[in-house]
Amino acid sequence: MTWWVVHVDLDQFLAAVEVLRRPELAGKPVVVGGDGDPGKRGVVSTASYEARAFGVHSGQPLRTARNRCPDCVFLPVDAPAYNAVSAEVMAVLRETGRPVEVLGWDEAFLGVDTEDPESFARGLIADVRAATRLDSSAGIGENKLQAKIATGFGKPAGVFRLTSGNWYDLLGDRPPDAIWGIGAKTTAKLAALGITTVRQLAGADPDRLAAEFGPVTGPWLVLLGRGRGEREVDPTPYVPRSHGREITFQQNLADWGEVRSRVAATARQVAAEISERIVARVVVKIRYAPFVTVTHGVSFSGASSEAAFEAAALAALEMFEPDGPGRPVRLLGVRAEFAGEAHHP
DNA sequence: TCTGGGGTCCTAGGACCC
DNA sequence: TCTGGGGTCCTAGGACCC
Repeated sequence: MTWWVVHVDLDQFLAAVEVLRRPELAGKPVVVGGDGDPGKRGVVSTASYEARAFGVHSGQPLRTARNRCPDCVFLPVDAPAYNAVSAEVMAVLRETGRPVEVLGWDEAFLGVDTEDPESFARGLIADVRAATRLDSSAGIGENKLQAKIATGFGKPAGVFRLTSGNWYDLLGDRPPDAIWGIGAKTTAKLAALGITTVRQLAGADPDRLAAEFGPVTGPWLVLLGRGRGEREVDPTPYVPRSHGREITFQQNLADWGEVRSRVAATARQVAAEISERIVARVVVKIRYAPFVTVTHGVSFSGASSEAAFEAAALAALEMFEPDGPGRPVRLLGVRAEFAGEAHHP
């Protein structure tokens, strides 16, 4: 028997959930993002395939999406609805009895010992569809990295196997950001070193990249280029390391007193949401116009009452005082970092 | 493309200690 | 006084992901 990692990813998840409960939207270009008003500040969370045909995609400002697709149907993000459907999907995956590692609302890894991972993957897709009427795709790999990237080749509603055997055929000539974990910044930095393809990254000297990216990240990038990754699927329940809230204002805040009262209110909300956890640190984030972000935090111990948490957030806000007041504030956030339970013993 | 909101993990630099 | 060399902890920022 051979150990395989299978990655399952629902197709256009948020849009698909919306179409399920509003069948009249089937076949229409649907965009889910922000509070559903494409005239406001916000970005696209998910665009249906019909909307993508207009050039609308995740992460795009809603106003841009509206310009590209004035006739798209714009809907607000309804997190409770997606949580509920996500739980159904994960329950279906767990019924296989295999380890399931949840990655987000609409993705999971499974580990399976089999000689026919395609049959297993097709079975998963069929089971998810039978239970939820949602389409998904699956990727098969020797590790999580390969499986995750394979799914992209399988979409929509397909299955694809990516292994060390076909890794370079499929990815060797692609830029480094084709790899999960490598983004635009790293790709640009690599290009400055003369590394513009996955094949070149795979052949790069780990010590040279260590000098550029740090002792852990440098060698890790080379391993990514070679398609190496974690093979173990971890089914233990997810324990958040932090919890926070942030708000982008429709109009920048100019009044520091207003900033202070919004920080206090947000802090109380966050405190109410984390009742049981032990908070080690409270961090306040301010994004000034135009898009300059600063954070300050304070250590936290003792009773995590809402009042104490609010006081800690306001103390962190005091650290902005030298240059904070007077600058227009675009976004504010408050985050609680939980006391760690020693990551790996 | 005037750039959300929820997170995670890594790095660099300073403080501090011996 | 022209000035060590580690180690560890804390903090802010950066990069990335969905």
